[in-house]
Amino acid sequence: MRSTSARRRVQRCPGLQMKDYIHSALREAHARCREQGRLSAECPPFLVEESRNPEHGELCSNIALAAAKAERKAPRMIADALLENLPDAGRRFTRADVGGAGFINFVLTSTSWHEELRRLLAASDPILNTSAPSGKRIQIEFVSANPTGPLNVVNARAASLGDSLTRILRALGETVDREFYINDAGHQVKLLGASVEARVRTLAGEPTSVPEGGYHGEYLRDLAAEILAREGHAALEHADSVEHYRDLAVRFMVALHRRSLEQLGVTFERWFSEREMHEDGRVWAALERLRALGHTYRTDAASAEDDDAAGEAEGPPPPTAAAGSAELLRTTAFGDDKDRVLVRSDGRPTYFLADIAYHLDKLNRGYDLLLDIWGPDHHGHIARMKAALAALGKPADAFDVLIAQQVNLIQNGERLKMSKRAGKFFELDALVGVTGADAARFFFVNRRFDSHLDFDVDLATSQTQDNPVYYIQYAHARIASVFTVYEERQGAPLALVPTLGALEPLALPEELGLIRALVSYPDTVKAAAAAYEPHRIATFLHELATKLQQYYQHHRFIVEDEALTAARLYLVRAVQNVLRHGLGLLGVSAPDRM
RNA sequence: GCGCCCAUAGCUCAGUGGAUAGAGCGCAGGCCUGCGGAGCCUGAGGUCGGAGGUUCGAAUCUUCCUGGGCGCGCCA
Repeated sequence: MRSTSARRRVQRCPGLQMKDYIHSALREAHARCREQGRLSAECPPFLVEESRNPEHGELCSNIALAAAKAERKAPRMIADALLENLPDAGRRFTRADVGGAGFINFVLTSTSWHEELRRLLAASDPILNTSAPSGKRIQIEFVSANPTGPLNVVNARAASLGDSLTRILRALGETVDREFYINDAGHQVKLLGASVEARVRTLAGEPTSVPEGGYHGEYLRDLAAEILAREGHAALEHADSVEHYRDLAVRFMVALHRRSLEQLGVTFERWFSEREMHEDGRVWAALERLRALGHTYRTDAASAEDDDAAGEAEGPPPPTAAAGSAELLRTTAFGDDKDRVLVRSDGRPTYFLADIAYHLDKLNRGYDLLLDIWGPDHHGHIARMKAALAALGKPADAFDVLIAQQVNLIQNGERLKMSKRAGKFFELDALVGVTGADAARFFFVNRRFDSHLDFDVDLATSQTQDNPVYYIQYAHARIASVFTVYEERQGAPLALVPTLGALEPLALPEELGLIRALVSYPDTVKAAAAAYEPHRIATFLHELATKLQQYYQHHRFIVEDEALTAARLYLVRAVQNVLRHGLGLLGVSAPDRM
């Protein structure tokens, strides 16, 4: 299968980034110290990062602390030795000194920050493609809800997470496809078909009750009316009526899901049918693979009472089926705490076997990394799925599961209870209808996915400063508005890329602080990608918007001094670019006007 | 009983082994003739659930305990 994610072409940034510059200067200093015999061990891995506390300079490194153990020397002594040997060919920093436990702190020249800003503005993309993509083909499977009812808020959370991860990974040059697994085989969808049939018959004047355990939702009434209108009484004459209605119902429900997800701005490269896998033999093929590898075994024949369910399996029967005995996979040999059934004693495959076949199918399609997002009620399945793939000889790092935890809805400061009355609110459509897609997307990825989420519906709906998504969007719109004013007065837009000299007037702490924040953006995105945590971007954007608002509050951008005006506008344009880019990674719009 | 997730300010939550643990809301007090006040500033508020361990250094890693959520089917 082809990748639909076109590898983004990103302009490589000219010049060396400051952190890289300091990193290599420190490595050089380390090498010199070794030549002088002041240090003996290999250079350890170390970090160069932003200082949190302004008293600790602008950037800092833990190299001396990292080296302390191997050198058996106090970190401060090592730091002093490194400082004496620290090169600065580019004259990029004005101060480098040792603080605290042995950190080396750096204060950069303003010009260094101006360079950074110019590099940002010159690049076509704020990520700058500084990281090397893994080259892996990645597939993220999420939502994959049963087609028996409407999507709910947990599905919405999983959708927001999966889609944002896709956008983040793609922004870093990775190849990613999104997939939705449709559970259109088995008992539940058959029951769905029977429920629809009962509705159609009732509407046609043949009162029929919905079967035991069937589905009663309003949405099925709509479908039944549609079927009757289209097929008339012929609808009642089908020989395989349950299958007929099942197929119609599944198609209807999948379309409903697709529409709900599109409303949230989430689309998939592929919708994968479980039933097709049963029908064309891929499920039994997976079983045969496991058999051939010697990882399956049979239980003793079961009692005769199970027999009445036999023969209901979809697709061809299992090869060499042994009537009356179940077939299990020895998952305990691969870290599971219990062996798991693959084929029931009546000959039907379990959901687990189909799932194994599905994951095998994904790997056969050429994916190197499968990322599944599951609900909290499925975490018990991780061990068995990993065991199954290990049994098939697949590498352990080819499959990972993220558990998106439950969602509590908060309204009027109180937790909404799941009930018939409130139930509607737990549906994706109802929630998004109230909050809008932007707020929903932002709130769903504003927290770590593995914590329970308290979703404050009132806050998400409010158009005030308290609502973080509006606060961030507002910062973006405000910048757009500044440019409108500037262009009206100036009669011409600002040139696209400034000269270094044009940024010279930027000297305020707020200004250099904003540049520092912008420079750290690519690291934030990389960290979010590595940990599969989009919420890091949400946090970053809120901090950046805050810095912008503070700057705006205290300083006018458009002033008498034309050179100063231009410099400030270049700065806020870079801020605007990063805000727009970051919001885009979360699937949230960046409006120019609100 | 076993397994997974969680526990950080009054509330909701950030915090890739680093320095004095941060933000928003709430609370107390201040700031508006301006490019969008849908804003900004100051302050109070913490034994990072508890106890050991590893480490030069632990909210972060590890063990145990406590409390909360979820899961332990030949259901999906």
